[in-house]
Amino acid sequence: MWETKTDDGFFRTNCPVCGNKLIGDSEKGEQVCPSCGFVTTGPVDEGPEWKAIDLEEKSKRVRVGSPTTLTLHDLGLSTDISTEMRDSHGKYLDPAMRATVEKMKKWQSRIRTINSQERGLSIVLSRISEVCNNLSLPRNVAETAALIYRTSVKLKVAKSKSIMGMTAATVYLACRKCGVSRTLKEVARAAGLEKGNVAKYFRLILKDVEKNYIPPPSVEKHISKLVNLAKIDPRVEHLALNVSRQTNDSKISSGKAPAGLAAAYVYMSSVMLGEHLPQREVAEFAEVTEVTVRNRCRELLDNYIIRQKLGWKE
DNA sequence: ATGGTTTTTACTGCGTC
DNA sequence: GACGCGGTAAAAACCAT
Repeated sequence: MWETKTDDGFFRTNCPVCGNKLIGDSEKGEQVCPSCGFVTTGPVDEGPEWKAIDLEEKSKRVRVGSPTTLTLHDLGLSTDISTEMRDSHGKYLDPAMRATVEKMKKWQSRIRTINSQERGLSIVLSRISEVCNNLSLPRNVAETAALIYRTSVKLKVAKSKSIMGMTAATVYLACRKCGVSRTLKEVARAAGLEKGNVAKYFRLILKDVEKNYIPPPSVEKHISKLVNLAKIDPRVEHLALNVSRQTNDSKISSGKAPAGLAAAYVYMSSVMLGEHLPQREVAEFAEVTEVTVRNRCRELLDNYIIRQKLGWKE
């Protein structure tokens, strides 16, 4: 039972079999039902992972950015001035004091209108945090997403745009900027949106906010992610990365979905190392079809002679 | 909108356990 | 027979123009 997400893209908190609350094992990232033994692999510990064993983990560990959090819109401070014109002892205020208090109230209401803009900001920022948690993304991605959103507000790009659309698009862009491999599809799913919808907002932001092009995650990132997700032997990852570096030909990769290529490398490496994962499984985790995996494998074998000490057909 | 490219869907056949 | 694998044709999705 690998699939941990429900149809709407969120992780379960209750057992789908008997309905009891799942107990998390933060070490393995699994959740277990105490009464029926149902096991799922949802993210339990959202904190930073300090065991860096591959590319993705390494990039997650990068600590950059400002020390204060950008994902909170203010410090949570707000005070109201009473409508009753009395002082703290209950005595009525004299006319002069009354006038100054009136002035203060006026100012506060002006400030309040700024707060209503801020309120919109805070909603999106909390959504960003939610979506990042759903995707078990590191803190710096959420911070980056928050920064992107703040600047798009400043540039009036976020004006009258769907909250979730902007959220998903900023998170996706943040992933690309931080070098964390998450597909548009995955982000859209976590936000409960259609892929095409998110793409629209993403293009918008790319056009007006983040003008320099950020390349999508490399095949190597995809390999790392795939190995991580499917809990494959790190040796397979090592070999897959090796082979991919030696064959990263434009002939092989141009126009091809990097996830499919990554799946092919991982599959081939697993065969070479005697692990022999089923195509089906690799394809599933890479979110491509077996056909695509096969096609990439065939192209690789047509163009390269891939050898391994332990013996592999040529 | 369109046309070319890639991916998916659906199906078939083969060998093995 | 079920399973994993390899292939193909056609539909669907994607992308640049």
